[in-house]
Amino acid sequence: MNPNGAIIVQSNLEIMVEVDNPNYTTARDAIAPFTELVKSPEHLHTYKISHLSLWNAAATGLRAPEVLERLESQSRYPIPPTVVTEIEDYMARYGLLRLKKEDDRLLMESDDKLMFLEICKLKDVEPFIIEHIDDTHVVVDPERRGHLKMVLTNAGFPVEDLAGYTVGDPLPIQLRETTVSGKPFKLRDYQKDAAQVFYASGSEKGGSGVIVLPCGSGKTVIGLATMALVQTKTLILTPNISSSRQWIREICDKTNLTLDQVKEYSGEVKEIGPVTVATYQILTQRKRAKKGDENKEGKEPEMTEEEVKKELANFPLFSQEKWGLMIYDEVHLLPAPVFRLSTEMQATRRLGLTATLVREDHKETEVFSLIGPKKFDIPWRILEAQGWIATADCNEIRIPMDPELKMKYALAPVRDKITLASTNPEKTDIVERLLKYFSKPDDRVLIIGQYIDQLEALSEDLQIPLITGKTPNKEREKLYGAFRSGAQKNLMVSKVGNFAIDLPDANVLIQISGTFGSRQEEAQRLGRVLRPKSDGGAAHFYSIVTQDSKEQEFAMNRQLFLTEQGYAYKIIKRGDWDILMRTPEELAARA
DNA sequence: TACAATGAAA
DNA sequence: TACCTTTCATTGTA
Repeated sequence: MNPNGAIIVQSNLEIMVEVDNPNYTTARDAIAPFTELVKSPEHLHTYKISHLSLWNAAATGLRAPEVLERLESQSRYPIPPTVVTEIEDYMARYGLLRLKKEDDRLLMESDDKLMFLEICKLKDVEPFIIEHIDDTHVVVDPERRGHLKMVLTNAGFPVEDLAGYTVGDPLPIQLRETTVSGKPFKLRDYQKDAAQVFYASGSEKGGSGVIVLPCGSGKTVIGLATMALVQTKTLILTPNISSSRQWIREICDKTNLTLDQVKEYSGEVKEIGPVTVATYQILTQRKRAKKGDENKEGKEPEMTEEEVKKELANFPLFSQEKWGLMIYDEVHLLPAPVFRLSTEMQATRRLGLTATLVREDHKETEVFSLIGPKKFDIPWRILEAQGWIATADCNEIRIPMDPELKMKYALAPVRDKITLASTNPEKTDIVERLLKYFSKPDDRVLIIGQYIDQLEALSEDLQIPLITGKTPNKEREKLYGAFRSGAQKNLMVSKVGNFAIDLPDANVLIQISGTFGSRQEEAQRLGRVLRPKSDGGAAHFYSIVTQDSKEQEFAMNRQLFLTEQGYAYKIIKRGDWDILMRTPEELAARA
């Protein structure tokens, strides 16, 4: 207990954190590894301890006594006994059950006889058991390893998978010390650590899992480092073709592999090599097409496990090469059907890479069971302190509705309210002020929004070019070029900004509207401006929302992830604008 | 054979 | 919540 502590632990497993407390930062950093942020209004943030957050923490090596010690040292009041029990109980469950391979049989074992018996009797678990050996060992169906892991996690008893992997075909891979493009190349310490943790954990600790790192921190490089450790034929899955090509470029640039060994498998090109980069879509597409062929009449949405397996065996991507490692890029975007495939791929080592484990579809459990637990993460602010990503300030500008809009808003059906609030025309004025404020020669401002109409209108008003999904590639490249060179200092983008990896860096990002509470979107967007600036300058992020509207609620949810990473949102209301929005010249004149 | 245009799905 | 973008396969066109 600590009378000056910043946190209060409640018996429903929620933790309140006082933002204005001098110990706020210490407290937040202490609890972040085993909690999730659920609410972050101005003064009091709410975190939650969930089963999954405890298990993920346990998987990174954190133990219950230390978790309790951290809570104890930051907490204003005694920790409720139920919370202590819950933490001890659930953290102990990770590793209680283990999967092992013995003489080609898949064994499930535990040291706790009673608990083991109870688990084996569970209705969902029983069908997987082939043979009882003794009180602490059973033989389970090796063909359904993934399925079993899912069931166990859902039942509250995650199993630690120590059954190892089928060895893929070997492939010698070395990282270069000088890239093909002639630059010196060396792994950063955290990149080396991340790859090591993943690989070393391969020997005794499962060897599959997820590495969580911010955008722009070199996740691809960690993938390469892992490949160099595992030395095997590798299948890399990415969310779109341009990141596929980015991977191929990086591999050829930074390893000894050459273009004839690294192939793309997508809707456009279907080639397979010792290292193959494929899109998630191509996997789901394949399934659907086949499914349609097989039963044209009666609809049968779920394929049986045998069918999935047969599918896989006939799929060139899996029949032609023996993969020893699969890398899931941006694992938070993994489409649901690919989980089914991953269920069948439990014998292959799997590495997930992501900037945020949060999925808006609540499939975190699937990622945990089927790809693996979190193996490594590092808070954004630490990379910021080490200079690997730019420092950033996040601001939320709240603007009122004019009376006319207020009336319209009040009368509109619920589902139109968010659009009305998001497209509040008063936003134009704020954007204009911000643009004036950030008009130094080195400033590059990106404006990003969700509604094409709104963007088009603003683009017209302020005479700023706009890139949307239907902008042809030629045009895009031209605009990117102008933006990079400084001929065009401001640029507007629609949702393409979330995906386009070739979008040049900027130091200011203005968000005029965003998706319903998508945390990962906000994180992705901030990532746009986080590349370190050559002059060491800070990045600025402004989110403009309409005050007292649904949009404000959504904005709050969007901000959760970044708040969790230690970014404080400054809230700017009318009245503060005049001070904050003056041009640098005006400010200088005042001083 | 290569390519646009189109539509469905996520 | 509704909207937007992307991907892939199919069909049509040169």
